[in-house]
Amino acid sequence: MSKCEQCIVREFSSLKALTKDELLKISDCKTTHVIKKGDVIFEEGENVNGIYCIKDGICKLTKLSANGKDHIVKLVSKGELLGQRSMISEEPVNLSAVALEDMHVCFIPKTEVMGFFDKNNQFSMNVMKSICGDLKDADDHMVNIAQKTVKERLAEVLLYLHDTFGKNEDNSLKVQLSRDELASMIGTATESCIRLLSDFNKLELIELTGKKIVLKDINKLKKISRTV
Amino acid sequence: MSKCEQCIVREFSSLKALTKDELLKISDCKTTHVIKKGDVIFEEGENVNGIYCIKDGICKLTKLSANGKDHIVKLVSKGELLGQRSMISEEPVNLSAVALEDMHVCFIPKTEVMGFFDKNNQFSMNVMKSICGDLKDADDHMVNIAQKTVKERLAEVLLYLHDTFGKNEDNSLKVQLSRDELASMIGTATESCIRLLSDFNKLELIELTGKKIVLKDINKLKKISRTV
DNA sequence: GTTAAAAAATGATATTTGTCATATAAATGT
DNA sequence: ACATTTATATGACAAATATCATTTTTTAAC
Repeated sequence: MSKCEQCIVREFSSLKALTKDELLKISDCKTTHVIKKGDVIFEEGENVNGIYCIKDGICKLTKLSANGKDHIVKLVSKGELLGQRSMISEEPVNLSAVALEDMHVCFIPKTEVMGFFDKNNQFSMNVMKSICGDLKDADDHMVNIAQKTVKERLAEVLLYLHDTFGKNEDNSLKVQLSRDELASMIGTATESCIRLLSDFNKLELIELTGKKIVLKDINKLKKISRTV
Repeated sequence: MSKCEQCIVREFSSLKALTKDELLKISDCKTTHVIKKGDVIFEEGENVNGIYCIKDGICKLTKLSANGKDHIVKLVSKGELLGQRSMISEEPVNLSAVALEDMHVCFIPKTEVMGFFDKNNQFSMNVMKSICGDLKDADDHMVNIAQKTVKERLAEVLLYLHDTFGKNEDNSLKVQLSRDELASMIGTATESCIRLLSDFNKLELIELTGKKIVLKDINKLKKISRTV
């Protein structure tokens, strides 16, 4: 069993506040999981009795909407924790988590984590800050969807993917989403998303090669997205 | 100076976890404010060095979007706290707060509140839970805006206002928003909002008398909103 | 490798929503 | 009480976006 104490990923999450002793306790009770691309980590409505720490890979958090379509609320990657909100609220998870690539995750049972809240104030503060960050992002996101056009949102999402997850050697975006997934991040119909990508391609703002997307004119994309 | 210990409103917020001693400390350092309808409590980007406890009245939390329009993110009323996220994140507030009616609020300085996080775990948990609730609401809201039509969203907001803030003796919604504000809750143009209200009126789902709105057919509104 | 299935792309069209112009009504200040 | 501003309402039209149909391309299965 791998030791949490030696896990670098921990440094990026709220867990960085834990002491050596606390980490040893986690090492003992955590379970490690290999998750294949497309696999479901948990599903909306489930009781997830603990949190997942992402060691490697990226997943999407989705929510089923009234019309039966999934909406991607957030992408989560290495170093981040899943299931914090649900654990604190003592409610089922409100989002589903699905792997976008092969992942390594560790599961830490609720009982263990809740103990840290009492004893380790820095840990509590870290968790609070991370949830506060999510809340701020959600507010921003909400206003974007409400007030920006689909084109603006597409440009913004492309820039977000670029800035957050980086690019491969061939300059293409590291996170490869299907058109359908891209559409469900933006909140639009798949066809509309495809059409706009084609437009961006023709305008030489991006370059499409199969599923690969290369951002060719970041400044113009920024202008379109009105991020600047 | 009014005493926090005797304030009923406290029972509805995270502050209910505070001890008598802690409440006495707050009573000493808090400031009370009367806020007129339309007054700004704080503005996006400001440093609010503490939290506001709403004793009476309702306010809107808005965020300026890229196109210069305000979007109403949330309505907040009696018993709720303002400025928690900002305080915990140690960042300026990301939303503006504007009174929708005359309000009474108390301001508790950050220095005081932060002390409670260390010493009173129940208080910390309450704050966390309340922020987690906000996050869940924000996710729901986001997906609604992304996937529902304006008509569905209008029906939903009307029902929300009805269920959350109740009605007057004449059955009209207690919270009176302008068409403009209603539109900015829904994320649509004012004219579109007005038009749909007229439609609902003609279909006898609601009754419009000046600014007053009476919900006449809640079941049909629920069907339209796809809340059921 | 061939076939079946899924994803992406595109056209045609319908629907929704926004914008601009203008009219009417209500609120406000003097 | 009047004028002035502001909010509400409505029509006409334009733009954005969704939907449906169809084709092409890619991926996966055998």
